[in-house]
Amino acid sequence: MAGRADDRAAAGMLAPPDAIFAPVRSQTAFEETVDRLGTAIKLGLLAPGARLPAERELCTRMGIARSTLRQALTALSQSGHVFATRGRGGGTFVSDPQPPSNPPSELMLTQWRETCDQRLAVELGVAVLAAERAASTDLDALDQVAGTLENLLEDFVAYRQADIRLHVGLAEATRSTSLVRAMTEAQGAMSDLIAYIAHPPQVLASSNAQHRRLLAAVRERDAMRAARVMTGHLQGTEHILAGLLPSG
Amino acid sequence: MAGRADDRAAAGMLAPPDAIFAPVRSQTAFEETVDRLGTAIKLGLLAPGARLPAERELCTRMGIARSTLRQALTALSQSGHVFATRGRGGGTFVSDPQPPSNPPSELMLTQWRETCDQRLAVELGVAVLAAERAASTDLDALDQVAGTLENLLEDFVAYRQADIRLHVGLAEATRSTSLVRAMTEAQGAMSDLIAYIAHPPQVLASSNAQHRRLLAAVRERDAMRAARVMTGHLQGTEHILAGLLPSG
DNA sequence: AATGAAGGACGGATAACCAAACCTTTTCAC
DNA sequence: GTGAAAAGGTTTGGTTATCCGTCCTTCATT
Repeated sequence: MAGRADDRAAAGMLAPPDAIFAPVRSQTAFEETVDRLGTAIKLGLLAPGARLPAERELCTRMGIARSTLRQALTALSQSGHVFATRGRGGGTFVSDPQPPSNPPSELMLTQWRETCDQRLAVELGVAVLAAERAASTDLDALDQVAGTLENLLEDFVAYRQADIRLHVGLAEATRSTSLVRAMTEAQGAMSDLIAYIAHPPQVLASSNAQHRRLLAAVRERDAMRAARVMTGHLQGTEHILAGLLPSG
Repeated sequence: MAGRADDRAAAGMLAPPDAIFAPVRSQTAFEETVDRLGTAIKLGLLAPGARLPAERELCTRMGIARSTLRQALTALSQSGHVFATRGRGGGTFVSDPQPPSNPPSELMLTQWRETCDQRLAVELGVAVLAAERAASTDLDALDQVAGTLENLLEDFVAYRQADIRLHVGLAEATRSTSLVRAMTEAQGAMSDLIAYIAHPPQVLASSNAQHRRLLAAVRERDAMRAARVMTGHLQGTEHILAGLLPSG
């Protein structure tokens, strides 16, 4: 008689994916908040000196209790990412000299490939959808950012921040808030890795050329060309990482 | 004197994305578990009659306490998705006649565009990476699933399940567990929508042709062709939805 | 000097989660 | 048959996250 496995084969089925039973990682509200704000700050999406919304407003916006938000802000304050001033006209501000970023964790180094895969998916989706939907004014702003990038070949920290603005900006042009969030998450996960590899000016120059071609393709609504350029753009980084990190 | 906004403009910066302060939705471990297992069952990744791992093993694998897992299993049992038998040789099994799926929620209907966007990103990433990495044996298995699909033009429920196997199987071929998870999530989010739109056999036939072309492109390691075919494949669904749902 | 807007601090209530032990049912091996 | 083993089912107690509300402190503006 036919066993269960045979039935599956007959129906053209494959074994159930292990991913179903993989660990559930329930981040607490506190952790998620620290992560969200911390990433935004490290990526420069919240610039040094910028003021966060008032606590009483922010906790409603983020759907958490004020005490929980304050735990997160305290953590970010103790790590030197923000500081708070009291009294009227006060608030919580992004610190001006940002604390040095941590070296990539053990876990990052073993799972870097997955991180890149995730990023590839988000960036490809963004490229295609931006080509469908980006408004002309969006692209004007992004062209300006691309222009800024041309002058930053010698300052990698500044370059990287503007680069992030460009990629996140493109995500915003898709008008999909979930893609914006996915993009910031992906960039946040990448940035510890990227910060620790060399980026000589000539690599950045070639990166800039790709940015230009990407924006041109998006402007001409050529989704597939945008996807092709984006793939090449990301593969550059990935090849460098592949040379430096365990093959995982 | 120059204000803060001017400084941002001068640096080629854009306003901070609203997504940073969007609500954090910390799913509890219980909710996430119900979601994970329930989705896998609804998608047919866990076939009717299939046995789940024993509770004591499963809770370790998923990194939760047994009592929490049992809450989830109780919920799934009460909703008719699984049933349990006691004693040695017993266990928790997927019910054979699955309960009817719920109609798409209010929220789904207003945010369906975001759902499609998310899916597009995942599927594009999967298509490109599968073209890079899929093993020949993976593709043989997927070809077989595609073959099964040819015979299911008249039975949409069965068709949809095999379709899901194909897409998830392609994700597995990328060897990226996070993409597999993202794919199952995306398919889960889509399925309530897809179940409620008409799929005449001729639409399914054209879908099959796209599957064949997709697999062929992947086999020839032509990432961009795979991406192009995939985009077209998904746009079919999206256009139908756009005609039926609020423009969101 | 008064007001109002901001951060800061405390205490109790609730629910989620965990850990560990124990009970009950059923099958398999001897 | 009988007992061991493997499964689900139950109970209890403790820890922690989160929420809610209240009050305090600071300080620029009026």
